[in-house]
Amino acid sequence: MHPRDGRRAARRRAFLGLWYRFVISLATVEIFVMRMSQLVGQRLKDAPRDAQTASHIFLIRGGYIRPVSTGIYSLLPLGKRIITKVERIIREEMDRVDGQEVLMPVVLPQELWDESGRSQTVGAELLRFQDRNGKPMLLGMTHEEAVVHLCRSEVTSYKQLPVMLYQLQTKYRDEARPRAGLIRVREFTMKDAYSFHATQENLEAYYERVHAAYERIFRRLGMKQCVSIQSDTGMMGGKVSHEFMAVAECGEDTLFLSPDGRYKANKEVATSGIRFEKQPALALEEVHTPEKKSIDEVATFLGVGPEHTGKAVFFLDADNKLIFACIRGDFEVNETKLRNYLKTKELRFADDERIRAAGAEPGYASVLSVDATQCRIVLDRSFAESSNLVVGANKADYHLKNFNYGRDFTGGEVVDLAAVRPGDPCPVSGLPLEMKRGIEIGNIFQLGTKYSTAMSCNFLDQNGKSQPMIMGCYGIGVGRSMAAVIEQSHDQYGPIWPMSIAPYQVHLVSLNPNQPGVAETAEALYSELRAAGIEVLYDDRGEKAGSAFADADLIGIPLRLIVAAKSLALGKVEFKRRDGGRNSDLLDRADVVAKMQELVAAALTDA
RNA sequence: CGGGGCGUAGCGCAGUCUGGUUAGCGCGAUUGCUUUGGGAGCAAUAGGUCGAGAGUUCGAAUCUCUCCGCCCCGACCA
Repeated sequence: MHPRDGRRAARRRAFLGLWYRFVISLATVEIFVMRMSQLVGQRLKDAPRDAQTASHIFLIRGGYIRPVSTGIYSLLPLGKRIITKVERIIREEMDRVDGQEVLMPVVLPQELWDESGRSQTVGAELLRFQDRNGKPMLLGMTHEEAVVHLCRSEVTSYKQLPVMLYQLQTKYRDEARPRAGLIRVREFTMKDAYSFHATQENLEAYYERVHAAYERIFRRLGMKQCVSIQSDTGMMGGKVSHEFMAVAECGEDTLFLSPDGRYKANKEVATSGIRFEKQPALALEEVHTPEKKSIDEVATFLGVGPEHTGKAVFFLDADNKLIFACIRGDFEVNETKLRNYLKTKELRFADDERIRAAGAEPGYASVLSVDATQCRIVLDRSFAESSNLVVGANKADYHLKNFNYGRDFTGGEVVDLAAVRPGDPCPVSGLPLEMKRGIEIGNIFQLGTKYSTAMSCNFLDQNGKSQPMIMGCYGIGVGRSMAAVIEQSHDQYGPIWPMSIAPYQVHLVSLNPNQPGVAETAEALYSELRAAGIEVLYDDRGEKAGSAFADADLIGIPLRLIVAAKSLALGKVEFKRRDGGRNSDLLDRADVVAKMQELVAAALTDA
């Protein structure tokens, strides 16, 4: 090689090194290095008996978190490092959509929640207490009131709008049933963001920007399958909302997805595109059906499919009013849809006395001859648009054949009440809907003026007129996101962290460090990697290979270097990827640092 | 809030039914020696108010009562 080429190559290597170091520094947290002999947080061979899901098991076994009380956890150093990286990504993306970070208190005076009315509407999930003077206080489970309190005095003119404030802050919800480690907890860190707008159009445009920011966040976190779906707005109020769901078996929500991705909805609001066809109506006929109460019993007894029957379901709403819901026998009533339609907070099954009081016979109930003044009748489309159904006769042991809505009964309200079933046609694509489970890791709401009106959060418009600000709110569960990544990215040995949030970038193992050259080489690599800006976890303990590898698998760092006498004799260092099974390569000792820089930078370029 | 289950060392468990020395075992921890490529061997050591309280009894981890905590299913849930 000509000396000039050698100098060029050297300059090129120097430039690349600087470049890698720059890229790596973009995603590097303050603490670069750690010796495993000093690391706090034991790895456990056995998971606690109560841990059942992958994320719960590995977060405990790997020494990332420790339980303190039901649904309340401490983060150990490894867990904290991951969380810090997750938060960093979230901050960057919030800043990119013009968010301004703030920090509001965890402890809030109840009077603020009295203003919004939520101290009345939210139940036991809100933890309330008194301070030493007996003043009612509460622990924030979300911060609409606090942010409105802030914004209504700081922002007063249309010239200041729109504005988005966000925070990463502890939330407390006195959950009835925490479960699955960090998936459902009482105390947790949430990124919550609130935007304020002068017009609905402005909110809607901004909402789309946040939606895109969320997609970037979850992609950068290494979430493999995360979908945004239409959702029920629940107690938050507002009209449009989306939930971001990490698809995972252990998820608490049920999702219906079109295979082509054009339709995604929570089971609570999902609709199907199923069509019903009217047949020529046959004559109504009473049949004796002794002791046949359930749909299955009646259908079997009469030799018809459940889709030729009508089902009657009775509920009592929050005002104790009787609701008579009718649906075709092969469907189930989706209580969330019914509750939303009725605009009631609560639905429970009605008892037989109430049903009889309305003139219906439990097990043989029908809309025919029922006392419509005693109940509200709601009919699913499947019931109203099908023909010749078997329905109850409102007397024990009798049913009616050939019921036809429109001919035999015309009252009631026809709406969509049906719970979607897997395989039902998609309302958009017509393809069979797939049912999946999902973990809700984020949500976004177009809130409107619910809080700004209630709490007088107004601005002066161009005409000097006072208007309530139009709000959006946007949440992400930080710890839950970390857990969801494990659910989607692990093997039988432990988590497989994406580079973007891995606790360290390179796991350096010194195997049999008492053999000649091993400890020296490992120590040298340790400081060289640090100098190259790489986050290294250095296993300097001299454990047996089996223990060292098992721990490394539980810690899940993407890149692993193994310094051992065998390979060192060849001038090599062994290199293994966490996601590469047990395969490994040998690198020339001299190339190791550059190679690690290159791989870390490549993994972070997209993140 | 309803149903079920469990509380014995940091983790996993035995012992409880049928009360009886000093409450055991594995992992983990400490020390020494031997080992060293997928959770090693030998030896020694430390670590427990048997969830708490009351009761029965000569004697309680074990029986009785009360309470507490934890887990699972359901209800509930931005």
